[in-house]
Amino acid sequence: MQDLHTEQNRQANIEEAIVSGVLSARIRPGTRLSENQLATLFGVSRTLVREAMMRLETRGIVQVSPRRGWFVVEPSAEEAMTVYAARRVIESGLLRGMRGLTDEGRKVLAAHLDEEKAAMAAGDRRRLTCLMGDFHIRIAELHGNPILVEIMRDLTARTILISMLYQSEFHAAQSHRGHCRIFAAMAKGDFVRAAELSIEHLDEVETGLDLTARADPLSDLRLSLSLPADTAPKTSRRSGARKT
Amino acid sequence: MQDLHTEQNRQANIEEAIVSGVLSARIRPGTRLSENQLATLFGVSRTLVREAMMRLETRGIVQVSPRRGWFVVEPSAEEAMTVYAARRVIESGLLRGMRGLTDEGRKVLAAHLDEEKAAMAAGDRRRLTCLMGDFHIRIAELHGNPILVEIMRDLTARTILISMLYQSEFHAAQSHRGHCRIFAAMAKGDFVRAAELSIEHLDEVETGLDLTARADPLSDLRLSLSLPADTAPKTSRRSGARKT
DNA sequence: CTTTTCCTGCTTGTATGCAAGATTTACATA
DNA sequence: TATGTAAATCTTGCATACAAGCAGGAAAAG
Repeated sequence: MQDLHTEQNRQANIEEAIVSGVLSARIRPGTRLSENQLATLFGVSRTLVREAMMRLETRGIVQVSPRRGWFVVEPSAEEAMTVYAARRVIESGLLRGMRGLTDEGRKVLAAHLDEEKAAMAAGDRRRLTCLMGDFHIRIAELHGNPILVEIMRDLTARTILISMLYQSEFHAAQSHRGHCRIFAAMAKGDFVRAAELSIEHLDEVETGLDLTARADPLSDLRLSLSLPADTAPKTSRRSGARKT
Repeated sequence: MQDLHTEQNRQANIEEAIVSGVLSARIRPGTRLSENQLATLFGVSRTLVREAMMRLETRGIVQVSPRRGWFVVEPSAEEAMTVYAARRVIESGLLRGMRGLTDEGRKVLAAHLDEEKAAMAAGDRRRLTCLMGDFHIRIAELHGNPILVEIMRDLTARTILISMLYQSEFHAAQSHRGHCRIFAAMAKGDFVRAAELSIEHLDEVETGLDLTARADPLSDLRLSLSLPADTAPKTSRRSGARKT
């Protein structure tokens, strides 16, 4: 996380630094990404920053508001559902298409689940968020298809942003149990069941979101001032949350 | 294809012009894409061209060879198999997850299959290539998930490049029959069957490829000189499908 | 005739400069 | 005090300039 600009492949480093920041829940949705600041931070000119932003934009992780700035995406409720739907399709297809589980793969998953348990015991929510996403990337890696791994990584990044926006309370235990069930089915070689479980799991997680929370961009402010939900004065300027 | 640079959104136009060129099989794999040429062609500076190339690179459609140039990707045999595997996962997941087929959807697909038949009758291979890919994009569109549509579009682009490299003879009739079978299952509401059929279909198409053809980049040359397959002198440079 | 070396032209890589729009601040005014 | 307006200050958008590396050919050497 420190020597990310090692004079070599600097643009790719900017890109990956931001992705990893999102994947580890260190960068919040709506965060402003100033070209100038990133440029000085990485010791390069705006050009390289710009190119990294372009790439991240096609990956659905950042967004540009013309002449205003670059921002980490803040998925709407609708987009959130789209992301989960896409994940259901891909992950169930992934699991159902699996032939078998190697010993190596079994070890990797078991170790991962242990990590989840440890993080849960430690109550490290950020680490948990990260791990919960990683589980699904691991499965894609097990499948051995680099294209699907890339797709899953980007979808996971968006999922984490979604959970930061809409997840009021963290049902970590429930998610962990879901992962364990999927792993158990895989270990038994029952990939059809594993696929079904993955769909159920994603449904559970999606249901756990409060997708009405951010529908009103003033909700946090209103909440923190304990105002009623209905009286919406025409306060002109936008609150902190960006939206295109 | 002509008024693609209408003074507005010029960078997106460059990107989409190239994607649509690939999707319609008008741009061959390995085609060189000179920043300067594209810049003058679209009446912009290299900067915008470059940004479009960056985006296309993350979409897996072009590739840069450092200080040598940008080229439309030439998927290796291994990459080709990866693309087909990814498509099997996504498309089967897509179909299996479908609830039902609207009358609208039924019409769209039926019309598409008619187009395929017409193109087959006319013997228009380029149009057929395009249509065969489009069928799968249509299915994704029917599912209504924009993320999956985007993914499928990019995978289809790569698939078309693959078929231009490795498809010695075009089993159009076979593919068409496959599409018809998938549609029939969907029309009956049997999406599980449709998913199975899509996997079979993709298997068939992949089997129809000659994935050893381009494994050796000199194969065409060797073949046309009727040299034995084994004596491989270390001639370095790529076979060079250049295009200006 | 073959091999090596150098040189010229062409490619991308990166930084920088300027223009144009958006936002905020300052300020005059009712 | 509230409010509308203008200027100052940010931001990105795009073009251009120059650096650096690769490729191919010409010329020199063997």
